[in-house]
Amino acid sequence: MAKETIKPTESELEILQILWEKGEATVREVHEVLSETKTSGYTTTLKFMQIMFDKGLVTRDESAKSHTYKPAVNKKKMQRFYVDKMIKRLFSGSPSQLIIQALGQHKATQDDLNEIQKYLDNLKK
Amino acid sequence: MAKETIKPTESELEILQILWEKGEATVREVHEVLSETKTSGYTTTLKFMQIMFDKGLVTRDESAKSHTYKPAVNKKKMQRFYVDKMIKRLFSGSPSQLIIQALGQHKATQDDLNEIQKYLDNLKK
DNA sequence: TGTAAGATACGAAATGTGTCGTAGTAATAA
DNA sequence: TTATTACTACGACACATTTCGTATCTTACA
Repeated sequence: MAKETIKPTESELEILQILWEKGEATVREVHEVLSETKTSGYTTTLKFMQIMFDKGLVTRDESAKSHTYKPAVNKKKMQRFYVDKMIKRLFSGSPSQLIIQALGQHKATQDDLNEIQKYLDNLKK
Repeated sequence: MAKETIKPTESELEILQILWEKGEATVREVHEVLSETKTSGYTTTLKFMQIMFDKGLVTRDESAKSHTYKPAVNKKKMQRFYVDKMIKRLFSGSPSQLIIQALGQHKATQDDLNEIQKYLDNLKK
């Protein structure tokens, strides 16, 4: 039987986000970033990352005193997974609705709009 | 103290989706739909909907023997909430990235593309 | 060398989520 | 009127998630 779809929890996603951003990081570094928005302690962050290691969500280099963690799951793949789920659960299965909602909800820069336009032109033919 | 952001669980969202679709429904009807994709029993669905009632996610009409439930939260509001969260957690805060991802991930119909185009034109000026 | 600072490992409590069994109740049919 | 059926209510279990506290281990340096 093939491996299950790995479904990170909310907190795990938060940490993955940081790791994707930085490429790699120690627990301390991750905790530093989390501290900006959360109040939970250092050992909590540590525990999360240990669990993520057990689950195979991250890899780590144990050669130094403080371990260095890297993401082990593909960001694109996660994006696809959650975008799919969201479309199914909240947009009655219609991708366009999600797109229109996202367009309306945030102000994109001119550059952003142009890039989206380019993409759209491609799909149109 | 203002009211907390109501955050439905995965299963609750599934049920809300059905209620949004139908406008209102009995537990039996909701369970019927869920049965197409899940195997859990009737009382499980019942319990969920009772909890959702307690949480204020739905209202219900108890006048008849089987109660009739209606969604009590706004679909648009939920969409906004989750789209925001997803952009933050998975797209480094960039709405455009989400949009491009969604565009690439699904094949939209010509009509869909036109509608998106219209929206885009609006934003561009 | 031995002590303090800073890491990891791990157990365990508190809370959240999904699942059901069973008891009780109200309408229905024979 | 009694037996069956189709609900609701509710307690409780299993498991997942979040959160710490504490024990233990390194390493740098006074």
